[in-house]
Amino acid sequence: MPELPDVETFRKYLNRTGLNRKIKACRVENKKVLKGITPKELEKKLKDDKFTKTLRQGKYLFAALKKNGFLVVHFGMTGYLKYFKNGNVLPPHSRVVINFTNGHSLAYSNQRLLGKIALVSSFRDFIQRKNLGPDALEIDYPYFKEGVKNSRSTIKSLLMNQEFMAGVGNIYSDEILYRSKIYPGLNNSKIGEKDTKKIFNAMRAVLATAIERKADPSKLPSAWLLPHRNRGESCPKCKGKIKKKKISGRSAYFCPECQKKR
DNA sequence: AGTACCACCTGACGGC
DNA sequence: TGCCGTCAGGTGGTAC
Repeated sequence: MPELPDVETFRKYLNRTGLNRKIKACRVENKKVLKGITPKELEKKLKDDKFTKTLRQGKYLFAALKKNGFLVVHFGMTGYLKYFKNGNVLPPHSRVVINFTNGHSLAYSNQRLLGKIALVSSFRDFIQRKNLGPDALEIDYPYFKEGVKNSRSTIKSLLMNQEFMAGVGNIYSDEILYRSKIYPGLNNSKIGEKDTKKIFNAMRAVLATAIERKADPSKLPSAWLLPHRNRGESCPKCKGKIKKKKISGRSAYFCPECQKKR
């Protein structure tokens, strides 16, 4: 479920498992996840190098290499990292596997192959090329307020707009709006100062809490929408039925009682 | 500018 | 049981 909190959790996981260890070998199991590099090239570049630090912006993870720039990792809808002991069976849907000299390996798993792995010399250039906005946890309130003011889309669409700010996706945008008691299809031109502030605060709180709980759905507060984000389930607050509706092309879940259209 | 629709992929699920 | 349509947390392109 790779949105900002998930990717931040992967970043910390990579820090614990893969940093400052010599890479013995790399093997590409499915080249569809590679962007702008061939399996041979990637395998050659990673061999004998090591990761020195990690960075994240939005849903992109960057792992700095000592010699060869940055490994860029994007998780799509089904990607994750798994550290395992050599000799064990590969994690399911392993697409790229990195062996360290300590007898362990790190797998990039991705069932649906929608994620991407690349190698770039500058992560700033990469971000610029992608037109990626500042990270959702890095922006300040004036920036957010200005964005709402200048936008004529729905609030859900703005929250998920990676050029405006990076990191919030379909699930967490729903959570942020549920906690703000705002209807996801509300047009930004109808959102006043008070609600703008409420949404901004909810965004920070939701992302911070989710990171704290390692983005594990079973550990998220039961008062949140996320554990009940299914058709037919009840709102934890008013016990009304959660509704599903397509908004700006994505399935939005919300409580019609708590999030009135106004 | 914003939205709708399609594409990229695999796999789970419900209806018949 | 088996087949089929639909849906899923990602991005990116095209057409209105």
